Amino acid sequence: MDAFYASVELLRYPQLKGLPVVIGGGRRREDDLLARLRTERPEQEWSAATLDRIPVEFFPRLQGYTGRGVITTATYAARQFGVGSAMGLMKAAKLCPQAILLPVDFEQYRHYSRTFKAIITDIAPLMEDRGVDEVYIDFTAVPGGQREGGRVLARLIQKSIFQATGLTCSVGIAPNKLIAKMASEFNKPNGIAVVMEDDLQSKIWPLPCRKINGIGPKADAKLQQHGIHSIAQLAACDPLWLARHFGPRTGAWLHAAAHGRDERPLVIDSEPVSMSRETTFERDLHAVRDRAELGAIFTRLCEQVAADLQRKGYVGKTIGIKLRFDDFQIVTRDLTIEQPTADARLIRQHAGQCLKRAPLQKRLRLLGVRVGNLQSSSQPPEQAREASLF
DNA sequence: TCTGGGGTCCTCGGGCCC
DNA sequence: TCTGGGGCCCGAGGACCC
Repeated sequence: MDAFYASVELLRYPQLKGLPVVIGGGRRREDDLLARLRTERPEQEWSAATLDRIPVEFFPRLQGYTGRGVITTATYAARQFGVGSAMGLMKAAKLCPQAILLPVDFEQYRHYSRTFKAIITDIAPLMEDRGVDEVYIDFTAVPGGQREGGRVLARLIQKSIFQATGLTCSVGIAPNKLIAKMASEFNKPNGIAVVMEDDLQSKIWPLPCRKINGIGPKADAKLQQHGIHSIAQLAACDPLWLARHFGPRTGAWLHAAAHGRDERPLVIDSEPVSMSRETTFERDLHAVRDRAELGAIFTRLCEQVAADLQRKGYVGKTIGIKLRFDDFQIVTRDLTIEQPTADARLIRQHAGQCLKRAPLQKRLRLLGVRVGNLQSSSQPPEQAREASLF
């Protein structure tokens, strides 16, 4: 398989290119920015088409930010100051007060995400959806896909996406998904990078292990403890030693990944496994003293999950809860029921039973409700099997 | 000092059955 | 009857990803 990895950069204000920008905080709408512009700068017409005319000084700064939000993503200029994804905004405000703070607008992202994926499947139909801003593409059978090692196709995709959305797109091209994803990092943003099998030693091995998709902070720290910092060092490790320290599966995977081996096929249509809703409270709540408030939030979460399931046509058999306490300890409880459901009252009832099994001495910071073991509500697998038997 | 929300997958232990 | 092991499911927790 020849794999493409493409990801779009969601920052779509050309005037902010090269500036430190973080996206994060509460769930405000980007429309709020337009609303403010219309009030404060009424002399001009403001719409999604005129975003590039918003003066840089109009954007809010991170300085003086207070609250619980975290950074969803940050520009490279902002990362120079040490800020990055998942960092608390208050900490980021200390590191880089001059950074521009843009609201997270998931509705906007979903809109751009759909447009970007539609453009790609028009050009290359074999696409794996990897989230809001990422896809893998198998371009082996795309006419002209092999020209200049895939660069011609990559440029066509970038141009089409930019024309339709104004977004830039980074592309990595390689023999498999693992390397294609790493390649896409080489020339961000809006770059194209090709990594062939022969390039492994020169382009991949010098990178730190953390660059491998799947090695997170924990595995990286463990590798570092053993003096393994680069992918080259990981590749040189004895597979048996890796299996002993990381378990047989992870050990074998680490060894294969360091050698650029990845047999995973493209997953074109995948079904969801679970759906959940969770929320972090404005202030930590106590199970007894804030019982009424917690109960209302709990019910709302159940209703939201039920609505999500119904809208997307799923029912689920495993109902679960998630609690995060004030000390950040996470506890989950779940239970599997006989008949799959998408009914808010049933979900509330069974989630309530889970809650009774959880320790509730400490104050709560977050509450979540999850429904897993999903199946399509239109045609449950059990019925389908019966139908085929008779 | 602070650490979101929505997911997936893996591991491990316990219970149950053969 | 006892014991061990394997397979499977479930529940809990953890790592990781975007």
